[in-house]
Amino acid sequence: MKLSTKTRYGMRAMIDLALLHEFDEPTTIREIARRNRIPESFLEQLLGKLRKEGLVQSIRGPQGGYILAKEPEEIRVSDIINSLEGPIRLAECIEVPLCGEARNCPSRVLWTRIRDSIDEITQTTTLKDLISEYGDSAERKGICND
Amino acid sequence: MKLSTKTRYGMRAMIDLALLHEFDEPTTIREIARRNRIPESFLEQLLGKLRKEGLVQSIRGPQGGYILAKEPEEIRVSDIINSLEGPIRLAECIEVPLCGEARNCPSRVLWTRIRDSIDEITQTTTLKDLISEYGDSAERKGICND
DNA sequence: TTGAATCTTGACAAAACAAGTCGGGTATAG
DNA sequence: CTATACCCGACTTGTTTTGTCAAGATTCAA
Repeated sequence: MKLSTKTRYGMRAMIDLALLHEFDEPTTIREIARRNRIPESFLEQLLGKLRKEGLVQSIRGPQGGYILAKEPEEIRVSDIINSLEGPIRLAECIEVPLCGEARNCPSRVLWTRIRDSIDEITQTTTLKDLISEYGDSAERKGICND
Repeated sequence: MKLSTKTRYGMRAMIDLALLHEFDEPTTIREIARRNRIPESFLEQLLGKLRKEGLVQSIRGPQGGYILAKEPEEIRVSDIINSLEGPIRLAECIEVPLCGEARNCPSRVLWTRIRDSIDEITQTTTLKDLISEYGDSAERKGICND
């Protein structure tokens, strides 16, 4: 069970935008891609999805780029994940029960419990939370792929 | 983010064995496969891994088959998942930090929190827990793929 | 008005992975 | 000895993920 790079890249890009949010001017795809070591044309796709979900706003033309469409505290991690890869579906039968009367089939209970605990975290954590825990951006040096 | 069928099938097979555990006689791959709608030769692979991790025991020859190698309360869900697809690695950098000084890189904190919460569940839930919550096996009728 | 910067879109390609199959082994009860 | 059952690794197939590309649309500024 692992995260797709879509999600990892997308989260990095969103955090990047959140850190720049106070300056209130757009950043280009190229810059985001360079800073976060994401292939430019791949990032393009991800930002497209994030825009369609209303999480980022794009500005075309020279001096254009992307900015967050809302305040960091209004963007939940679950919003980002949902935009990029749809809702988490650990197993079919949690979402679309085929099970008939076996309403407590043992594994289903388990998968549900796991999914709920993931949801709990992603739905209560916002971009704001992530960047404030992070501390001031002067510390931002190392190389991380996630 | 979804579970592989390896994990879903494997869990079903283990629950199956746990339900039969009281009878104390082996069940064949073929029977487990039929009862749980798992391709026989695929299940073979899974049971091989589970055996190598000491979760099930195999008995060769006629009247042979598989039984749990321990009591259901001694087998944790995390043991099963680990045998079948290795430890959960949401993101590289949680396990093998490359991040240098960026020790609190924002997404890493998040992924770690999610992983820990999954671990908490899988490490504290045993096969016993799953089958007792399940109630008596007379109710076991519906068709579920997970 | 023109051109450069920038986002937009969809089609495509390559690589990785998951799921499933198969054939030929080995052990063992009867 | 033979039928039953596990054992193991190689192989195939299909899907998903990851990434690339080219042509188009919008906007700023000279």
